[in-house]
Amino acid sequence: MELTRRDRQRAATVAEIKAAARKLLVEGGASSVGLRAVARELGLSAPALYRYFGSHEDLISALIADLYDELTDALVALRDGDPEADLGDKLFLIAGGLRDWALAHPAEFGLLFGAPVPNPDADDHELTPGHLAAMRFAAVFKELVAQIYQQQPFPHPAEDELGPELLAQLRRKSEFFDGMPAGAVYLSLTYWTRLYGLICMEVFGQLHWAFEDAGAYFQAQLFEIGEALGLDCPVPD
Amino acid sequence: MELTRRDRQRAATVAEIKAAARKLLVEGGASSVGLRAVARELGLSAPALYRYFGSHEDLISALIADLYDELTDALVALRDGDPEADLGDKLFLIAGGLRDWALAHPAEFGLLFGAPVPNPDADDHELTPGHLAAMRFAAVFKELVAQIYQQQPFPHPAEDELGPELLAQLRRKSEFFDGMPAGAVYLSLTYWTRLYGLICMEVFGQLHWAFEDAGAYFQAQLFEIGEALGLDCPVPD
DNA sequence: TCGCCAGAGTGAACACCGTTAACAGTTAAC
DNA sequence: GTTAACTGTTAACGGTGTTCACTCTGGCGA
Repeated sequence: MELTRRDRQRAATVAEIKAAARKLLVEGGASSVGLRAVARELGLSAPALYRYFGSHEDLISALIADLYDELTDALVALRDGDPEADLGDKLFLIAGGLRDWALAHPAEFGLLFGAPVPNPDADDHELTPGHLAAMRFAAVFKELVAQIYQQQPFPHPAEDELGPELLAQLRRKSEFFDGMPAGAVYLSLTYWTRLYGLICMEVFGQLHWAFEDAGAYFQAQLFEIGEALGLDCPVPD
Repeated sequence: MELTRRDRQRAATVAEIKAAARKLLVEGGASSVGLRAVARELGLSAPALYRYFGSHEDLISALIADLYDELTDALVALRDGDPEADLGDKLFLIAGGLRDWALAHPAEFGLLFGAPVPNPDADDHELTPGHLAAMRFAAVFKELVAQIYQQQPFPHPAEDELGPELLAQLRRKSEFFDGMPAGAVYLSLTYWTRLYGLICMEVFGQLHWAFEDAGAYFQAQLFEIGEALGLDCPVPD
């Protein structure tokens, strides 16, 4: 018990600030969540927020981390919700869940996945909480794909089909994918790449010149990339 | 000859302004290209720019249109550069060219493709010059795919494999694709979706946790999606 | 219980931003 | 040659993130 009364008050205020920031984000997009606007939202002066966050960017980073955690929790709940579902069903579930969350929270999704990610391998790398939360999020998909492969290895390209340079980079990621062979890692990354690209395009409006409702297209694509992982069609509604 | 001296001066100034805006864009990202900063760049006061652009947003829109045109010109030059190349080669050429341009001009690419596109079907639709330039850009890919199909129709999903809702939306886009059948339209959109998503992910850094150099992965994916259009592997270097 | 100090909050100020208004000089047109 | 349009200016308004100096108060150790 090291939580003094003031610590609890402080934590509550931090939560209030992030809640206000999110409200502004939802209502007016990323550009609307300003330091002064947040302060105004809870009847404080702008400099007061500097007691809780070092800068405006820090506030946004904390909000991003929170949103990643919320999204991750939602997907985990979806994954563990139906005990009847097999691993393939679970993958379809969370893929659709990711799309649903993105469409239901476009502003939040834009904040998480729309902004360019600074290269952490560069010399100025500092692992923000947002990076860590993003890794927890990505791990949900990674673990599921790895489990699927472990349970029923899907056919994958042979190593000599991949080309030496690609092969070397895939091998380096093999242990991250629980020791899957390079060809299987390639298919896993293809799955993620296509799913991510598809959802980003839909949410960011890059698809509504072609589809007024991209849901059917999404399902078809999901089935396509699921097939590559040896999964059956889920529910062709 | 209705170009008075002042008209030419004015056009030159407009070009200067956009050049300065682009310089700032390249040097410091989208957030660095401000009205005052642009004015400072060419020794003007900020309100002077309002003689040439109605607002800051108008300036950005004009810059976007210019960049689309530049990109389109580059791809067209690539397409028409090698008279020996067949249509398939040309498609690989401009796909790689798009990636190269994106990697060489990440800030410009982010401005063109990173920002959410407002739905033009909504009631507040106003066709900006940027929209028109984007359509000219997209037409380069569309025409090439349509020509490829016309020359050598690639195998495509039958209509009953697509599902009724997806089929209806694809049919509506058939005439835009020079009367291609729905299944072929589906494959064309898949091509574009995957290419676009892939490049966005690489440029926006969403891929460098997996690949330090995504070039080999890009080539492999490009071959994959080219195969679906009945094309041979270009140059497996 | 007293004293003290860290924590929380304030208003003023700085430098920037997009934008508007009122004004002056130049240039083209009638 | 007069006039009107065009191009530019400075001043100002309201907005932003941020820092500084200041006050007040709650919780801790002596």
